[in-house]
Amino acid sequence: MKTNLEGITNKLKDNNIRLSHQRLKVLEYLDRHRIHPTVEQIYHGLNEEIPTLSKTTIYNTLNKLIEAGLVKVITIEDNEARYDINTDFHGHFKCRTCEKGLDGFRIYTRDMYFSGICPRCSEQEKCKDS
Amino acid sequence: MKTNLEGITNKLKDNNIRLSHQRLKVLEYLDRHRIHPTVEQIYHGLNEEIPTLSKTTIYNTLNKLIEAGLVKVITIEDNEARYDINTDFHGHFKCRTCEKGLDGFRIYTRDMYFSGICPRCSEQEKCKDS
DNA sequence: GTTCCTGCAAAAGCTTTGCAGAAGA
DNA sequence: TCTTCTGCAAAGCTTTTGCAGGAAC
Repeated sequence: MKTNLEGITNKLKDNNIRLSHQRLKVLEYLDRHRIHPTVEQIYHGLNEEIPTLSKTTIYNTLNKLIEAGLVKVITIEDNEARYDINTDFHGHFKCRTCEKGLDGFRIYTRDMYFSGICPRCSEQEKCKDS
Repeated sequence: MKTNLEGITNKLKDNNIRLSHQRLKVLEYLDRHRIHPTVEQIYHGLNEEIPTLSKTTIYNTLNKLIEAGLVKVITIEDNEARYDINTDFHGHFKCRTCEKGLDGFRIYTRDMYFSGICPRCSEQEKCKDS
């Protein structure tokens, strides 16, 4: 379950993303707080350590990481993006009452989301390649 | 697959939601366009028929319907809510290239979302009942 | 007649953009 | 040195709120 931060910094280099102090701290935060934090949560969580850190930088960093495939964005309900450093296949559970939770749920709604390439675009891609 | 609109209007009555012209048209739109439309899409789709319809009313209507459990909200990516009249369990597929699609996907990301009641809240509920 | 709904205008909240100075390579 | 990053201020979007007139029951 633990992500190798060293591995991540290597991936940054591979993607030509410069390793700044701010970016490392955002990554560390995501690694230590596996609760799909919002930008607001990251901002407040890092505020003590880096009082000058701006939300713009957090947004910039997260968007860079998403682009590189190192972070996933989740925006179920609340029109507020949540960020997840774990890009493996896993489920997301949310309690309707306390808004937290993990196991032993009484399930009311179930949603599955798949993203990929549809047959038509797949076909066009093939034509382009050959 | 076809939802009974008469059944829906009955459900509105059951939930003490008044049946206005605007609400019926929004419901009809959702029933006829099973593509998880955005507020923008509903707005433009109904603009010709009801030029005076405001987005506020669409938001009000959708929130009432969500509250009554007749419509589900989906907000994967794009920070823009999408609305679904089909509240049964079903998957959502999205093509990364053309943004459409259904079957024959090459899957890149998979996400499952469950909402319900966690054990602690479940326990507290039991105590309240007895 | 009472209650709830509509829709305009304005506000609120999340996210992006422009840009000048700073930092990384 | 050259490129990229940071962070402030402002703008852009979606969504919500306040409220007066109107419609539903």
